[in-house]
Amino acid sequence: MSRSIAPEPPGDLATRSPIAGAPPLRIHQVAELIGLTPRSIRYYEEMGLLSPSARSRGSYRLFDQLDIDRLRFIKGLRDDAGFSIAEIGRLLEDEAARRLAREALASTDDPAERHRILSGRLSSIDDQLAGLNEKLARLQEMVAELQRRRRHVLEHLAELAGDAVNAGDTANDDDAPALAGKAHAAGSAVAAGRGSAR
Amino acid sequence: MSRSIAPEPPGDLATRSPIAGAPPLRIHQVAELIGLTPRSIRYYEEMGLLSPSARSRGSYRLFDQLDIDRLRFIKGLRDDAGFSIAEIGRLLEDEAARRLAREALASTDDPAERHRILSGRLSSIDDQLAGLNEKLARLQEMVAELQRRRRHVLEHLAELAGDAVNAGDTANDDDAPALAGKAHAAGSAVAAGRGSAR
DNA sequence: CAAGACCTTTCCGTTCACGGAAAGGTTATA
DNA sequence: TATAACCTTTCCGTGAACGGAAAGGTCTTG
Repeated sequence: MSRSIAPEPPGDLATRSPIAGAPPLRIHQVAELIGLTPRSIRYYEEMGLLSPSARSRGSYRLFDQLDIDRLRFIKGLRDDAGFSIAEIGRLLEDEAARRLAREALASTDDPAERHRILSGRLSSIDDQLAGLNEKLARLQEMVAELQRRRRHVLEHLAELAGDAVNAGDTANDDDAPALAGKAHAAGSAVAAGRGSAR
Repeated sequence: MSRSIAPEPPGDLATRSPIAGAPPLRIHQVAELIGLTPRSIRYYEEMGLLSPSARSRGSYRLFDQLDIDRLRFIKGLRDDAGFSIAEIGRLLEDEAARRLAREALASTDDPAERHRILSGRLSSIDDQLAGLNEKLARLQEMVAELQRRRRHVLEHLAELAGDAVNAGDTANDDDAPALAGKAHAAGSAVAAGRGSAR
């Protein structure tokens, strides 16, 4: 990381400067900022998850704040929620569809039409919520299980500390149900580098 | 699905029957039961996520309840939490390590040793919790955002229903901040089949 | 204006997580 | 015992998500 973050952002502003809120960044800068590679960003664009935002005269990609937010969102969905790029694409499309619906809504007064549009948005949202809630529930279950064990271990430690002062024990075997079934000795093909996930 | 679920589980019980709690299943049966393919199950075994449990005389894989639980767990982690097979492998290894630690704990009375073991278990658990909680937080954030929007839409609908009886409106444009940045018209390379995820 | 650091597209390579065919063995049933 | 329906291993193929080199263009600084 770091080398000097490049000489200076190019003062191109060819297309139209966004009131100079912040100069647009080039792909490498964005990549470093967010924690992606330029290659990934180009790939996401190729897959339709981003629009080119803007290009300099020399056709360099230029990213504004909204592009960056969008990329952060994509990375979050990928890393934290484990969505595939295609799934993220669908989520973003649904997003866009709802945005369109919002505009359509603003341009009609017909109650029936308005109702139709709102119902569509509702079920789109509900679909996404259903999917997310499933993941969420599973994850919460796992966290709860781990927390139970954590408490269990802490109790043991407390008990141990008490014994140190006290002496005399009740050497009880312990329990704790396994998260998955059975233990197995295999494992190794997968054991390699703890550390960088993915 | 379904064709007759095969003639009958083979009454092999070569190695040792588990008190006949339930007859072990063959790979196809397990696959159908859990919603995996035989190929995936063999792959997971190859990657060290399962031990062969048992084999019939003809070297058919036989799966008992604990194997099935383990496979369910693996599938849950894969589908719901979005973990890679390697990550799941690591989780299961940590699991196994803690199991060993529990046994080691039962076989020593040395308080220092016991403390060392328990501390190890604790930090292993904490590591996993940290990772999971990160995912969890992100997911909760998304769910919360979607729920806010859902409420928003519901309010609109209620308002609409009110107007139907009432007539006379305040035609307010609406807001709602975007989940990700900007809208873009592209999208298509990714648009294909809503439905079967993965 | 020359150098250096970045950028572009194109294309081929790689890893993961399997899918699927081939060649052959096993098990329950008719 | 013969057949059907499983199973085995081995190996090659595939789609997703990039990595990386090649060949060339662009921007900024000295």
